[in-house]
Amino acid sequence: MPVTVLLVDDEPLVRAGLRAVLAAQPDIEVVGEAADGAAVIPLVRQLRPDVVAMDVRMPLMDGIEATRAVLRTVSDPPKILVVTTFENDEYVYEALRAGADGFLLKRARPAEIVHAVRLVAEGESLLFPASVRQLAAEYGDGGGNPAARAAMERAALTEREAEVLRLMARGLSNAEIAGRLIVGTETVKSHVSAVLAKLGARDRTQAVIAAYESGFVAPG
Amino acid sequence: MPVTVLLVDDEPLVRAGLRAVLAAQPDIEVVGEAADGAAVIPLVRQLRPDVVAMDVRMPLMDGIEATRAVLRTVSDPPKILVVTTFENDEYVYEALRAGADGFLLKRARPAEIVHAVRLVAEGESLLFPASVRQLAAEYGDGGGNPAARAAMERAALTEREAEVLRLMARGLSNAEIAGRLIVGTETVKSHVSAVLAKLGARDRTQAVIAAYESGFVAPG
DNA sequence: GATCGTCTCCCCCGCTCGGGGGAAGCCGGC
DNA sequence: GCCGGCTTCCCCCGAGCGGGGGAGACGATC
Repeated sequence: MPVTVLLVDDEPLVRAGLRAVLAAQPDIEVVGEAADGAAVIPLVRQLRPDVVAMDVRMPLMDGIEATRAVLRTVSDPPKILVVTTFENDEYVYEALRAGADGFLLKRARPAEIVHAVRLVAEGESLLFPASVRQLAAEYGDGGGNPAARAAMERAALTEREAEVLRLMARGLSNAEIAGRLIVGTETVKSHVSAVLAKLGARDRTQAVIAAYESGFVAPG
Repeated sequence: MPVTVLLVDDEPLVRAGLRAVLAAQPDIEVVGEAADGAAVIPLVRQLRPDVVAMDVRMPLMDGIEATRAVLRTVSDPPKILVVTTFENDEYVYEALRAGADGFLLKRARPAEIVHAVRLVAEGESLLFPASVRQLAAEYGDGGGNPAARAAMERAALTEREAEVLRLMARGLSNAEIAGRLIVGTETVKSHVSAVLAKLGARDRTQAVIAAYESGFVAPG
């Protein structure tokens, strides 16, 4: 059973490009296209794709709104892979918070795009920097980890959140962090949740990975 | 209320040195000494120290046996800080598995020793490489992270365990790892538990930290 | 043959974690 | 004044995690 994909982008050229790249894979099938986020909901209901490759910037309804709408109104929703042109697109960050499962740069190589679709289809998040870097590492240079650093900057952690992340990256539990900062564990939980949301991490482990990958904490 | 410490080492000179270093701290009090592991149990019961600084190599009963004995027979047991001369002492690894809370090199600087005692007294583990490195980083050079690398080598992970750790370091959950390796989640749990035990990590986050700190996985 | 280590899977159980809410006080900008 | 961001804390709750056991299968080694 192939992975079914719905393409959502206002530029026909981009849709054609994605279709060409994805349809070349035997295990991936492009089941539909849409030119705007407003058309997504009915198409998702009708086609029930595994993955929606969604542009962030679109005329009527942008990718953020569309992501939110899909996740809110569709039961057993598809995975949302947000597609963007810019590495530092703040809309992407919004989309991640809205519940998107991954993001992908339009200038990514075909192999990267295919890989990203497969990964999110398998239920793994491509949100957090580590996965992005993983892709880059697996498919040749990629040029260091600008994406990781960008994601960390885009996160814009508050002072307290950064402090909490540093302690997380030392292996402390919430209770230990609370003791160290002389606050309640509930407070720490709030900060940890904020950090996870901002970094697009699913759990503290992914957050710590992101911290290492971005250079937020130094390894050696 | 100061942290109370019981010193256990067969060499009087080492005991004297530890006593001198620790007693100089206003918040640390050395409440007793023992020359062998065999004498530890009754002393712990009598003195109820917060921390036991325990040599690994001792004539009658070594630090591993003594650690096991204390943790098994004493209720609300003290923290065990294993003291050793060699970085690659395989006895240390045994002691960690026996339940020790941290290990410390005899050639550590006074400040490191004091810090280690305070940390384990606070309930934080000094088992895993990251904490060791943290100490080294906080108190001047330390020369990279030989301890972390040593700990990783000492761990002697099996091929499967190493594979699991690599996936953990990519942020995968047990279920995801199971899917990736085509095995059951229970199997993954077994491997994860083995990795945690061997690395002296409390949870997967600490294991991933150890992986980064030791160079087991590359950050940038 | 017996033993050991590895890999696989199973049980039960308690706890931490993380999401979902909300709410208060503070400060600074509009 | 009002509003928004940051920090602090609270509730409930489900799920994943990790520890404690055990157990069978396989291959290598003794």
